[in-house]
Amino acid sequence: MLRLSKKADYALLAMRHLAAHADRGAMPARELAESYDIPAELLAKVLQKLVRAKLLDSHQGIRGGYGLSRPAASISVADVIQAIDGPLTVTACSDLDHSCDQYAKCNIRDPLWRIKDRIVSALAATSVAELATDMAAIPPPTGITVPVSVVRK
Amino acid sequence: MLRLSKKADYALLAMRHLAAHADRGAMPARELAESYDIPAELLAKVLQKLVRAKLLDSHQGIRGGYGLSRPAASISVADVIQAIDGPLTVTACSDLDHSCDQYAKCNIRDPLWRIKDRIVSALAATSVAELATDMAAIPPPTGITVPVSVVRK
DNA sequence: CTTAAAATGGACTCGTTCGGTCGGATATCC
DNA sequence: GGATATCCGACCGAACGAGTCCATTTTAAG
Repeated sequence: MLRLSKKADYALLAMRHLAAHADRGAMPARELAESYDIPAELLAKVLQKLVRAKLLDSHQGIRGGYGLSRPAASISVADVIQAIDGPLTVTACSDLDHSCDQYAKCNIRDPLWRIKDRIVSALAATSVAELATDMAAIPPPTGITVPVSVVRK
Repeated sequence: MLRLSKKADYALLAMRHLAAHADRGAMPARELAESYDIPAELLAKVLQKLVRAKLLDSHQGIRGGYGLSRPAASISVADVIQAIDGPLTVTACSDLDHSCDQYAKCNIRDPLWRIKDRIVSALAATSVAELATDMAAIPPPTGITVPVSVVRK
């Protein structure tokens, strides 16, 4: 299914929200959670991970909260997902981790890794800023949508 | 983490194997399972799904087994994965299925769906035949260029 | 200085899903 | 008719993800 985790969803939602309301100061987790009906405690954990990944700045205390650590345009969807779920892997094994019963006899590793790289590219090509502005496509110059063409930046 | 299921792995392994040995006749599940140390019963179920998805032909009886239903070049990795895990979705919700607590307030749906389409394209761009020949890059079909470099390491 | 509002962090529960198993039915060839 | 296959549904157990609870620390406000 290749579905992304709910935590990653929440992270993207939050990042988008913070990007859209960057003008206002720090935004508390509570407020974020209420905006999207997300369990506050859980969102808090997600936000903490984003802080540790340097994507957010936090500031505690009575009027504390979270804010983007850098311009939304410089943060990609891939950054956010990897901050939450760790390095993005399509296969159980990776360059480093050979822990898979079939590793020795596996012959589809390389092509799958290439596919993984293309997925990462797709995720890296969309920035949080684009999530915020959204509202329908940035139309791909050529008419057709098929290939993974990345023209941006 | 966007990892694909083990069943999907097994399916791809099997498809590749069948593509590589298409010359020989029907290949029993048992033989396939032993080749890759996959639990036979489990692989059997995977193969059955592939049959139902019309990607394989099966033939029971004493010299029965499985074989590709059409040329390996015409079967994509996306076909195989979707046959096993169902329609590929990155988000909990889809065009049809709005079952997600945040659906109403969700504002990242559209961009994520676009990303999903690009992932599907990436999976659709690789055929089972390419898995079988593999051994480093197959130059992308004429015209379209794969944008982001896959060169690494 | 006190207090309240916030982030931080760990440990824990709970439910679902996934990987895997079992048993039996059906088809085909010798 | 028997051996070897696919086929199919039901089942189980462990792992993982989502969510909860609680205790601590930090910081601004009053």
